[in-house]
Amino acid sequence: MDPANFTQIGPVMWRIEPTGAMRVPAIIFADEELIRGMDDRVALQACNVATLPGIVSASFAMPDAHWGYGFPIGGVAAFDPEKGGVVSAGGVGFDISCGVRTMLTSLSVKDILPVQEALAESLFRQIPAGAGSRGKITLDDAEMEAMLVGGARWAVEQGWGEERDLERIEEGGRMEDARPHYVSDRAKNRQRREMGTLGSGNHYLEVQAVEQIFDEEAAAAYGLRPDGVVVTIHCGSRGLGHQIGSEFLKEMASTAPEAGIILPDRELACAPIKSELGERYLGAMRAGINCALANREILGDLSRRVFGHHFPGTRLDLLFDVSHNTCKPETHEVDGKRRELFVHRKGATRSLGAGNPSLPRAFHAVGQPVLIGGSMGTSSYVLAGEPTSEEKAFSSACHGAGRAMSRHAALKQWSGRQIVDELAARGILVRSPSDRGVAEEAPGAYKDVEAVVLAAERAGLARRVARMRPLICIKG
DNA sequence: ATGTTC
Repeated sequence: MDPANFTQIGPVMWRIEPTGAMRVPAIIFADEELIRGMDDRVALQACNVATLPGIVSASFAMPDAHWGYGFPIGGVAAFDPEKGGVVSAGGVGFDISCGVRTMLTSLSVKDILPVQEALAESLFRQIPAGAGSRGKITLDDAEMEAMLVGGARWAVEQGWGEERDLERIEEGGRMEDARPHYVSDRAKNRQRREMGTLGSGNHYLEVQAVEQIFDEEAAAAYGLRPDGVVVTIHCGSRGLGHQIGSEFLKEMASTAPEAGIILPDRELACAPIKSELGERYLGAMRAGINCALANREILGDLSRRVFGHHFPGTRLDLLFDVSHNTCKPETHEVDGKRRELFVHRKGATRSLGAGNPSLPRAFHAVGQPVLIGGSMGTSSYVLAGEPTSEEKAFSSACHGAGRAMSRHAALKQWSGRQIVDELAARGILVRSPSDRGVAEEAPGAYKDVEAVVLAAERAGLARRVARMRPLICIKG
């Protein structure tokens, strides 16, 4: 995109004034080079979101934003249910509650290196990865219902996790007001054997080394130390979330006209929050969130078992588990008034600053861990939420490096084998069932994660705490 | 993202 198309309103903040059907401005957080690297469709999609009924303040794009389905990935938008505000299936995305968790080990890099190869093989064997991957767990109807209501709490009750994990998961590990009876049988059937599986695309499990600390106080509060080893898992609600998204998108697209909603793009299909369809989607989507929370909890448990085998007595303590694709009711202050809004974050995370009452005690003084997944060959970051993120973007921040290149373009440029070999030469072991998937996820297909996190920091969304480099990557 | 076109 050409920065000349926008009004620069801060060092890393650009504004598009409302024109045509836009109800509010669009705001993009990025430096000039990130803007230049973004597809024109990022601004187009952010402007399309700004036309939706009941949108409050602005339609936002984070520094990692790229072209997505309807909403940009890296998009944030809040809607007021009392002002005709909508909920959009495309705005949440097909992978409902896709997210990241990072777990702390007491190990150092020198402990991993002698067993790196064996550990990679064990993780690859024990963590089902890839499209259509199935796990050892099969859920009957009653268990499905309990999982969709209970989320990670259900997983812990079943023995696939630890009680102490729950306070380190958004919503305490369980999204309230989930309505499994609004989830179709087809969605449930797709998920019956997919609990504890990684899936494909950008999903992964990584063993990472902490390489640099930027904020000593926050790093200490988070339990991150130089040369320490952490495990990060990125995945979502698998077939269930996808099926919910597909079904409601279709229904929302066909009923939007009768709800009086004019869609600039069919992919923005939505329904009023205060409507029968809106309520039904929200109930089903919350069940989808619980599926993702349970899935990540089980994957964490599988990881603990593998680490326990290689390093008897070692613990994996959950640092934090945060979702990237959600629509949640939240209280925000807008022009001095507190309002109950529904915030869509699509490829964006919550980023609560120090002092926020909904933070776990351990994070009260430093802010929420904001987990930034890089690409396979590059750094990942842990940031800390900044109080200024509230006024900037409804307490949100970026979620990853963000794609710079389409999957198709990446496939033309790289082979999976070549990427695996190149990374192995740099001490990064990649294991994946799909060469094609590895090529699509080539590090070169992503933006410069350093530039993305620096832009988020300069924008006052979150500040850098620690940088990690990958040692092992199990890629879906 | 996705039993990658029910």
